[in-house]
Amino acid sequence: MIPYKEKKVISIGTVTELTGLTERKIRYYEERGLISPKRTERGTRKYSFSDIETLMNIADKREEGVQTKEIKKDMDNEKKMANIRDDLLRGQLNAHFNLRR
Amino acid sequence: MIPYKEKKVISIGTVTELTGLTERKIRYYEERGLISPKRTERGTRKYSFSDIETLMNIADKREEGVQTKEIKKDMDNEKKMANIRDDLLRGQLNAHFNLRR
DNA sequence: CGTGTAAGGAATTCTGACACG
DNA sequence: CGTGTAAGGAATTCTGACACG
Repeated sequence: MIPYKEKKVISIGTVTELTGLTERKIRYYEERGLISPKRTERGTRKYSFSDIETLMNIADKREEGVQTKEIKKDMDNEKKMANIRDDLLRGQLNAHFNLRR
Repeated sequence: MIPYKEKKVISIGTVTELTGLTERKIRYYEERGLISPKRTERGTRKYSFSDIETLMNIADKREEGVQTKEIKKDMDNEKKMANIRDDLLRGQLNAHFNLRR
C-alpha cells in the first residue's frame, strides 16, 4: 500500500483544474502557511492529492468569509488533536502488550 | 475512498523522475499501445500512478530483452484473465444471493 | 525494432510589483 | 487582507523527422 495520496507530483495547472482555484490563490495560501507543496530542482511546485483536499476545504472556508489566519489556526489545531489521539492510542496499545508479556 | 491511483494528473517530466525512463521511451510505449495517458485540452499527456507502475514493469521486461509487442500481449492477457476471474466471482455471488431469496 | 537527438513553436510556471480595498 | 493582472525570463512539452541498426 503506497501512500499515493501524499506523493507530491501534481503541478499547479492541474491543481487549478481539480480545485477551481486560481494559481494566485493557491500560491497565496502557501504563503500563509496553509499548504506546503514540494519544489522540483528547478523551482516548480508539486502538490499531492492530500494538498488538493486541503485546498478544497480552504475554498469552502473562504467562501464562508473565514480568514486564512483563522483557517490555519483550525488546521493546526486539528493536527494537534489527531496527534494527541494517536499518542493515547499508542500508549494504550503499549500498556496492553506490556501487560501480556 | 477515491481512486487516486487511477487519476491521470502527472505530467511526463515527473514520470521520467519517478520511473527513470526517458520521455522518448515513455511516448514510444504509448505509441505501441502499452499505456494510455490522458490528454489535456492543450495536448500535454497526463499519467496516473497506475501508469507509472505499468511503466516500471515494462522497463523490467525491456531489460530482459522482451519486445513491446510481447509485453503488450502479456498485459492484454492478464487483463483478460482478471476479467474472467471477476465474472466468475460475480456469478457465484449472484447465485448465492439468488438462492437465499 | 527501440531509442537518441536537434528543431521550432506553443503553453507553463515563477517571481516581484502595482492595484484595490 | 485577499486577489487580479501585466511583465519577462526560464524550463516544459509536443510533433515529425533523421539516424542507427
